[in-house]
Amino acid sequence: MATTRPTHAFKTPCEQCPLRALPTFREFSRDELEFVSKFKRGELVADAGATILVEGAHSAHLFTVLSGWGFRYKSLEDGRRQILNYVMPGDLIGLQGTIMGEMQHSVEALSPVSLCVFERDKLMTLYNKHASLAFDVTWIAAQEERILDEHLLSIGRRTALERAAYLIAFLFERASRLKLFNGRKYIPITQQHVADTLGLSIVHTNKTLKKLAAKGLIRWQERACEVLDGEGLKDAAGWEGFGESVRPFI
Amino acid sequence: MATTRPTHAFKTPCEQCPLRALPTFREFSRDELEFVSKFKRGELVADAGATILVEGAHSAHLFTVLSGWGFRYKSLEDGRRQILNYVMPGDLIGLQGTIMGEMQHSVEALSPVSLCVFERDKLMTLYNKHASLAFDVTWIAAQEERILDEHLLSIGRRTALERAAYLIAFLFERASRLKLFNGRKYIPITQQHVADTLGLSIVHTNKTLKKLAAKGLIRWQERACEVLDGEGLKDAAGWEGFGESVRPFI
DNA sequence: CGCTTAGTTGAGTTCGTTCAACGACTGTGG
DNA sequence: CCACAGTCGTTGAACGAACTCAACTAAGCG
Repeated sequence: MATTRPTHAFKTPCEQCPLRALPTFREFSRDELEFVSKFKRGELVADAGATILVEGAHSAHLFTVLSGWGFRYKSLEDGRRQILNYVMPGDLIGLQGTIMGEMQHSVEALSPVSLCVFERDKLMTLYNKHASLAFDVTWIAAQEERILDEHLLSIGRRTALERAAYLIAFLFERASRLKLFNGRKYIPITQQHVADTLGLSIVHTNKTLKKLAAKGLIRWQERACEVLDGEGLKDAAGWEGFGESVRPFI
Repeated sequence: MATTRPTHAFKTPCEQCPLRALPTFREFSRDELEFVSKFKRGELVADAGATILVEGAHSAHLFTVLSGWGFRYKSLEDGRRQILNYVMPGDLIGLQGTIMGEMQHSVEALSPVSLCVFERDKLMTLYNKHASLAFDVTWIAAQEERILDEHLLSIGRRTALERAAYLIAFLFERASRLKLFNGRKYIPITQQHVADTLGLSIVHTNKTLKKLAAKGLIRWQERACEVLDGEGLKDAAGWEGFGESVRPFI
């Protein structure tokens, strides 16, 4: 059974956080690092398939993803599901619940996920004591907004083939920046996930992905999507990619 | 010609801001009010149809809508346009440009719009001196994210009829809270706007709206959508509406 | 008075859906 | 160890939703 559970066993010290080493993330001052370190309550591990946060919950926690892949989604009463975005290391989750009281979406793990846990109540002291970090939280929220804008454009106005290419190019670019690929470039999603992200049926998603495969852009293997030509996907989607920019994280 | 222009003639003092009187907005402390008042640079007026912000611009300003209706959108190279969300009084616009350097979407006025103008550079002092206001900015960003989530669910998974009903119910609910309707409940959009929001063609949008009209939920008149039955629209969309919640604004 | 914009309607086509059946693979219990 | 169920991916056929093309009305404006 897929579950989430706390790991008291091992707690990565923020000073040695593996994410900080990546060039995508901005440098922290000693002061900031110290605060974040105290802000952190513990760690949590979720199996692939486990639900990390549930729509409607009043979560007392705020998380940062340390490792693994997941996704955010919403559903209609009759079960139709829409994936809103994917979460990867460095992403903040549960902010909506923290700021507005109730989660309006759910979060599920795609692979084993480990998370840093922060105390919701202490967020206000972050705002009071560390304006620079408060600014970072806003930056992250604005960035998420930007991604949702792009997804909305994609679902609303791109064709099925363009949409599929955009989605995979998008995931590939994000994951590449985070150096998530060791050898082969596998994105750990099923075609059902792709369908629920693009707003298409599984059958048509399958046929669309086959077209991308026929063009030599991707290959579907071992329940994952292997990216063969990231640039080709961006071309097929008519997508520029995100600019450079160093991003903050908590 | 539709233009935007500064009005030095008349500057509404923040203390007498007509929006603060509305119950939707949270109360401000004397301190906060004083700061916002100094933060404000002036006012700007845009005609209906004028472009307020343009994709790709490095805007030096941040705005709050004082009155009027507008919308945010993105386009693909070949001209396909997607409306992302609508802006109404109390909404902050240009935050993306302020925080991340470059606007990734454009904003256009639907009706005459008046805006409060803030200096981009002073945003950091807001974070330094007024944590409560900084928190509000994040709140606003998180709220926008929430709305985009709902739109994504709508475009991705609702049928054309449900989507149309959702959109109008959504606009109606927001406008009602802001007491934007005096007599008749007119939403100042064309069917082209509806089409570009829902990701449909104009022809099909027209046929879909006719169905809503046949059900007695709306009426299309004088280049605007008159809402006849807001609750009926929510039912038709399978949409709950947003909860209560008092919102902040700058 | 013509020109433009917004809305309407019909006909034919394309894109995406549902239904259905099947193969490959995984995990589980007998 | 095998039988069986469950998930994932694949494919064909028939249907339906949404699109394009096209023609036309009504209103607003110079």
